[in-house]
Amino acid sequence: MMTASTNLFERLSPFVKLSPQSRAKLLSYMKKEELPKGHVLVPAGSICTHVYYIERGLSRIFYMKDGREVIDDFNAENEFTCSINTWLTRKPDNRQTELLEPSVIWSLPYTKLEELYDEHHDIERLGRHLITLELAEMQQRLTDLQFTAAQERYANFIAANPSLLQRVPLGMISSYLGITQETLSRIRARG
Amino acid sequence: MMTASTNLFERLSPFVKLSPQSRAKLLSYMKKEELPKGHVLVPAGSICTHVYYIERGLSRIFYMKDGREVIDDFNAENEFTCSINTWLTRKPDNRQTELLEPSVIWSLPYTKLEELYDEHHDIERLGRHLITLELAEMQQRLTDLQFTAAQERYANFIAANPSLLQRVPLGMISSYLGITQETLSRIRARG
DNA sequence: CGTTAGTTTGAGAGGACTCAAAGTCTGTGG
DNA sequence: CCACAGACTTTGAGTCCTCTCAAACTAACG
Repeated sequence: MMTASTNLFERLSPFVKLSPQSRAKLLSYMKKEELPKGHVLVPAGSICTHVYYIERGLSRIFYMKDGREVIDDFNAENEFTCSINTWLTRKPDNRQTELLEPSVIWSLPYTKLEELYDEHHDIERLGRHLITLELAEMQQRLTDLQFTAAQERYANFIAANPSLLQRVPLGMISSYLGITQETLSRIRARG
Repeated sequence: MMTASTNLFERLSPFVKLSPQSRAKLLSYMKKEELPKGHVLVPAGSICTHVYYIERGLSRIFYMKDGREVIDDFNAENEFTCSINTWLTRKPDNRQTELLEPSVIWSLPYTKLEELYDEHHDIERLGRHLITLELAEMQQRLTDLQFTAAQERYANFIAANPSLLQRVPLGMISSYLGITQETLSRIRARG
């Protein structure tokens, strides 16, 4: 029973082992929902009010740039999702978070998390560690974008996320990789 | 008196107002040094043991990539410096942090910061906020690198850091901007 | 005044882009 | 079961930006 929350804490445990009280309080604030494909978790131009944990399904974070979609990130099972920028800065952001598949989502309101941060030092620490992880990943993406050829970026992406190749149209993958759909197509033709 | 520490807390205050006890404890662990140009704060391939606050001077963080220097960041007066990656992950990193000018540096050992995190919830919170800020900046750099033309990146850099144009050779600025020295030179010739 | 670090200029190549058009898949209604 | 619409993917042609390698110029300093 409670498989999802078990997964949640397993995912968090490498960083900080929460006290039973903290775990209980955190869980008590989280709400589980089944949501359809296309559901918008965080609309473009809004301030993110919840953070989401994906028990099952897939989401993407994207924004419009000169009339085209630019995909910042995909998130799948046992990952968190939300537009990290508006979440952290509490300012509106044009990134939109939405579901690419029917999903089972656990949500936690920002106001409740603030409360948890105040009351539970260990949860604040966990928050710090999670952001740290995010930062390290982003630094990796930055150097990848600068120095790794598009062909290799694609190969790495597929190796790291084999299932997404089936679950996501290529146009979205190319956008995530920072190249055009046409270029990705040619890369695949060569490879 | 204690101008630097005043500046330090002024810089931190937008994020978290530390209690007097936390401030005192934090300061008691920090050590001020005058260090010469070229001094290496964090050698390449090591694990960062201290974080540094620059009272006066200038540092850079860089690594070698295919026999060339790649500059990740500059840090000047009233900024922190250290290779964020090794600092956060506690793993060796090939980024080196060193001084580009004779500088006045305040250092804080990682072990002491851990202690401060444990004992003072408000310092842990401050740490979380500072990383958050770093993350937001890195996300901006990522989208800049992807969508902003080199010419505009240069213009923005100069607008944001006018003094660095005088203090840093152009080759380092081009490296920071993710372009070659030749390209930067041509951009300047056009502009 | 010569050496070295820093900067500019030149020529040519290659990767990725854009716009345009042609295939290919897939699910739904006839 | 087929045909077609709409979404997705590939292919083609031409352009532009930045890169590399090489060489010349400039400035600063002992």
